[in-house]
Amino acid sequence: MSNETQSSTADLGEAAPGADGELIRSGRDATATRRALVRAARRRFATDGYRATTVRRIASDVGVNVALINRYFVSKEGLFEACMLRTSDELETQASTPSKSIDEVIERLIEHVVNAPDRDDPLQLLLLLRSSGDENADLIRRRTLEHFTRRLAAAAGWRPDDRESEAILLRAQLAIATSLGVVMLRTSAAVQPVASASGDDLTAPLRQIFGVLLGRSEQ
Amino acid sequence: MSNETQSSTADLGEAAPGADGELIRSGRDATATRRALVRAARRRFATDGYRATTVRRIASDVGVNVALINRYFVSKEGLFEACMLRTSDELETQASTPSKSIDEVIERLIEHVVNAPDRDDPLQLLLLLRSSGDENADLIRRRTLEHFTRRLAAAAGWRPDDRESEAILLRAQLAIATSLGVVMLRTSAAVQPVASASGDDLTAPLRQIFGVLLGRSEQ
DNA sequence: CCTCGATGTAAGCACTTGCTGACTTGATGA
DNA sequence: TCATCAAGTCAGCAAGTGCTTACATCGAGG
Repeated sequence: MSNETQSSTADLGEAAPGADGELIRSGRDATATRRALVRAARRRFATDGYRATTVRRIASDVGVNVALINRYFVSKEGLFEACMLRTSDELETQASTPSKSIDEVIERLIEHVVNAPDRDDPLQLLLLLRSSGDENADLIRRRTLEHFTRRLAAAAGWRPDDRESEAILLRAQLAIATSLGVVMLRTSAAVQPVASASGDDLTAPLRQIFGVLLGRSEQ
Repeated sequence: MSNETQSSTADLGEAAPGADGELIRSGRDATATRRALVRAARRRFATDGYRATTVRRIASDVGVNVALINRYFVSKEGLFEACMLRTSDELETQASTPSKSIDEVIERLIEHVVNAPDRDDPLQLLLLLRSSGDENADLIRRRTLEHFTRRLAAAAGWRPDDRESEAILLRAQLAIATSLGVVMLRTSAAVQPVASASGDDLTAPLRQIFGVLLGRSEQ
């Protein structure tokens, strides 16, 4: 019901959005179409799942011929893997400021969850739940999730090779599981009242959960 | 890797398991095959999703011809709807003891989550996240989840038409979202360390979360 | 024994899906 | 101007999918 077969080549418009304005937009920019394909694919894969997403649909989203997917990414699985890699990279750089307090990290995670249905990026988390059956992509997916877990756990006081703090790792993953569950219920499942809840309503309970799990403010 | 193309007609064996022992098992028992098909389908749908599940696969799981699916359930969507209905019924009767304390309800939910990867029934929760695109089945799915939410919320003190306790409803759904997230991470995503965590390790943090969310012991 | 309805099977149709190879189109430089 | 090559299109194949139709087989009643 949301976006159907329109949009044509529109998505290509913001390729090389003006970084230094050399390539104005010739309509024939390989890297731009590649990026547009990944963007469209990621959205589809995240919301509809791997199998339910067709390459024809992705191509039509971008307004480009299907054959380009095979030209640029070899196969549907190749495109999926590219999506995984890109998502992995983005999550990496987003969380690349290591010296954050646990409170800041929690606030960021909450914002991520709350904004998921509206913005594009937070759907990355959803994508990390999807599996294609491809070994490679699945490895990337799991590694990214585990990396994400360790980052969160580290902010909560977990240190590698410390048997005492091992439980923190598990708790961090429970926090991520909670986030994933909420995002799923809000986007895919469309279940009331979570789906229609305002961000403000969600923030308080989420803060409580994450606080309990990750020991907000030295608790 | 778990169950492949074997099993043949084995699943039919436990049809009419001995309720009153009239129909011994003729090998040609319509209701038994129907039940076996629903059981196999539910497992496939829950773990692999709707689109990735093929009717041929389900039929082969049971050891029966594909055409029977269309004979008994009209279509793949019909079979999916039957799965939803059955799951809805089971969750209904499981929680049909209304006068439970919130602590008991929480313990049950925890047990549900912890046992999900091993047993059959807890995967029902996972199934409730899957969508087929069929209007009817989707309605059942959402209604069941919302019903489940209200039950949990009611145990936590929520009363209909009470604006004050409206937040409890949201918190109950957050608890369900958490459960769903954990089950997903443990079964589908296979992410460490949650996937390999023992039930005991999970119980304590989960109890904490649900306690904070649902006000365990009059908090 | 034979008929008849119910249970199950085999073959295949119509359609989708991922993918391919040959082709066209546009930009660029000698 | 035009040869060249990358960027993109087109038609179609092979496999897979849901589903249907015609047929086989079993159990029971006349």
